[in-house]
Amino acid sequence: MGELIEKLDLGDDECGLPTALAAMGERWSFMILRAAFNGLKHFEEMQSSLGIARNILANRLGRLVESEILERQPCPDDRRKIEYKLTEKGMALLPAMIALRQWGERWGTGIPSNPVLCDKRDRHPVEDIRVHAHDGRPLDWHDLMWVDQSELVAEAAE
Amino acid sequence: MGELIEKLDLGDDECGLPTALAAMGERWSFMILRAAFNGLKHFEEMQSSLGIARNILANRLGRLVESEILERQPCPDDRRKIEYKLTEKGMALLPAMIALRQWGERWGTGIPSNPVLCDKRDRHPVEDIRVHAHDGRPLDWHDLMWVDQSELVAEAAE
DNA sequence: GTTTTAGGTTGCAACTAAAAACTTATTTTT
DNA sequence: AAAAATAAGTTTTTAGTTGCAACCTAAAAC
Repeated sequence: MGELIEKLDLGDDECGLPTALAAMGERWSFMILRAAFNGLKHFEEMQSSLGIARNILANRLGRLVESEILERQPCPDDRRKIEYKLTEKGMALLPAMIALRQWGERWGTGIPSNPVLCDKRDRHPVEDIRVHAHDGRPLDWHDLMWVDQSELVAEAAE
Repeated sequence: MGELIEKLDLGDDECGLPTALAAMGERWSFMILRAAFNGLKHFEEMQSSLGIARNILANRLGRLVESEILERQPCPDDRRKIEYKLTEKGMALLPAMIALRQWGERWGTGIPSNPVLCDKRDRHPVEDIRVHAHDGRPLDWHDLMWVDQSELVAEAAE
């Protein structure tokens, strides 16, 4: 039980990334998240589907629950079973997960992922995740720059 | 020298995610990537900026170079120095990184990240990363479904 | 030519991950 | 009702990874 929750200390220099990595930076976390997005809800399902060691899965599920990415609830109909389901916070990780997955698909082995995330309305695959301007134009790295908060505020006042 | 390049074996069940995680699933990889995106190019810069141990940084830089996310080139003007710079493949990780960062910002401590990624044209911050339909409409989790490759092909033929 | 800087490597202690066997509570089967 | 099976963990042991601190080597500065 009393395992230390290791905090990564990535220097919280005004960036959401260290926070995100504290919750999702562990080796299996994204794979477990994917399983959850694919509808897997139970320990044994995930264990056999991912091939992860049982103790590690137990530990990671615990952390994901602690980070409020998953919610743990015992099933009322079968009291041996536990349901792990995505919270709103967990669902909000979908763009990050899909972006990573698409990157792996494009730059890795090139094998198309399965299943494919689609629009319910027309069952068409979703667009590639990219960076968009405030007005919706897609932007490339060359169209982008880093601006300091302070300059931003000044900018807005102009 | 001979450290084993550990392969994660996440079951390549037709998904780009395991591939992405093999390259980026290590503890510090995203922080190093962020440093690179922020213009840090040299070992000592990254080391003091991130506070990462030197051997780990050396190891991670090596792997990022091996994955062709960073490129390693000795500086011609000062032959002690090495420049690490993002490749196209590395730059393609920007949406995933920004998505994670925004998630950490929104669901973590709520502190706005700094610096902010902006459109060069108008210096306005970029949009939040989200999933978009083929026609550009933004989609929520409720608007989405997983469709099997095979069904997709059938669909396209209709 | 001594010192400083850049980019590492090495040795070692502490921690973390993984595989396999075990546990405990609940269902299902006989 | 007893025995077998299932779900979700825990424990044990072994192997591998992380991180600190000190060291090293080549090139540049003074």
